[in-house]
Amino acid sequence: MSSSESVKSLTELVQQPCPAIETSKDGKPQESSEPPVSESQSTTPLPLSGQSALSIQELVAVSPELDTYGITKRVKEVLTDNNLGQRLFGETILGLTQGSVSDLLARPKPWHKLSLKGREPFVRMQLWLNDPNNVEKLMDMKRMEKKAYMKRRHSSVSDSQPCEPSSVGIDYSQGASPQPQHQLKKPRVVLAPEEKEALKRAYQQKPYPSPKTIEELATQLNLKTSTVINWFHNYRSRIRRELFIEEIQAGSQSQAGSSDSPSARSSRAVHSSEGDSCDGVDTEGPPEGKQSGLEADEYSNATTKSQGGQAESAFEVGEEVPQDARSSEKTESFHLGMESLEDTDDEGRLKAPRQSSPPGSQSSGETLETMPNSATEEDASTSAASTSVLTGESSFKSKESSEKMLSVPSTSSTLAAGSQKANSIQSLFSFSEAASSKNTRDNTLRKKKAANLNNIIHRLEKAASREEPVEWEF
DNA sequence: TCCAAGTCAATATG
DNA sequence: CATATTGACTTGGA
Repeated sequence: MSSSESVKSLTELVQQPCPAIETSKDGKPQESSEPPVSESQSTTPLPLSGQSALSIQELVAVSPELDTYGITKRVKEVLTDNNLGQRLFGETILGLTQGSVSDLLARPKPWHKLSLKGREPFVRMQLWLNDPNNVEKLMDMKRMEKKAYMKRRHSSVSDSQPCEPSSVGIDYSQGASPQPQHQLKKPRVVLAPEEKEALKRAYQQKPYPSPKTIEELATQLNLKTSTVINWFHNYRSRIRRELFIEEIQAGSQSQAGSSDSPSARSSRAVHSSEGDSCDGVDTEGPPEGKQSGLEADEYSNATTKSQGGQAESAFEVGEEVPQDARSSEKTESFHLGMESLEDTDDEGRLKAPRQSSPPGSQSSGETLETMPNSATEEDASTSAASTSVLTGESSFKSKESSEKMLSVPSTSSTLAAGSQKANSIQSLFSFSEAASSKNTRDNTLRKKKAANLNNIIHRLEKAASREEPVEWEF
């Protein structure tokens, strides 16, 4: 196998900020992203005759694999070093809102897992990094913005002519009638901590709940069905993302040093599936950990501790994940311990102080673990299902290995490769952070993996019914 | 239809 | 002020 690196030429493309032809179809006030200045002098390569420039999308299509993690890392550096905000950067360079930028920078997905659309921002970032005047331009924008802002408030002694007058004084005198006319603000649902906990618990038992289950959850939690559905979609996808970043970080530390030794072969064993912590290797068993009193872990949560029941509920995180066959039973109805909160009445404020353990209330404490089910009829046992689940195989696409080259620790910026045009992409992404990845093996990881496994299982089952040689890549 | 991926935009936090 | 989080919406695939 030889990996060819012919990508080089593409690189050059990536470096040119061409005036995009943007096909902005939306009528938003959106600005065209790139500033009109597309200098890009460079001695230009582009042997292509006639072609003017490629649109970003075309660029994305031909772009070689980029190191998303490295890119975001550099972007963050440049931004903070120069006091440039995400909002400005996002709106000006990427055409995204602040929240999206934050998310992207904090949790970049690996290139090969991104869709064409998802790659676009990374290509733009790379382009921006290659632009020698990037910072300067952004600074200018910032100044202009500020100026405009100042001017605005100055001119009008007391604010005025905002674009959107009106609609300010919301008189909600009689809140009862839902006026059909104007839709009000739409109050953005905010799930209470208990609700999230309950949902997470449900997720661990069933990442892909049936419509029926969803209904039940919605009813029990007193939420809209769509909210529950959305929550599951979001949660699944966010968990997946977490796994990606772990994958990236874990993968990066491989080589040490000096020798070039590109080999990576061993890696396969490592990150491949992982889904299993099986492997035996595992070391450290005892999860004690206990880092700080509170778990910050988002996506995991306490999880069930199974103490008693058979059912197998979810896997325990504390221990090694059983990799055998864990079946996903189909308990259709379980009920979380939330009854308490459904008092309804409309009132909704059940604020829960985090981790309060009011003496006496059965609810909270129990809620956490529990193996609910039972309760009423319906023996859940029923199906054992256990279809033999995969073995630990890991199918991986061998394909490109993506090994990074060693890196330069140089802190600063810029790389400037400036002078040379030689930049091959590789140089662009040159360093893959060597940064060290600490060990992240907390049980957090395990929990996530466990959840992911569940997810995988679900997909496998689904696929099983349709026979298809799917290529999974967990 | 369901799902995943990408975003937005309101809110939370710092 | 900035950045981080997150419910909901949009798109595109099957």
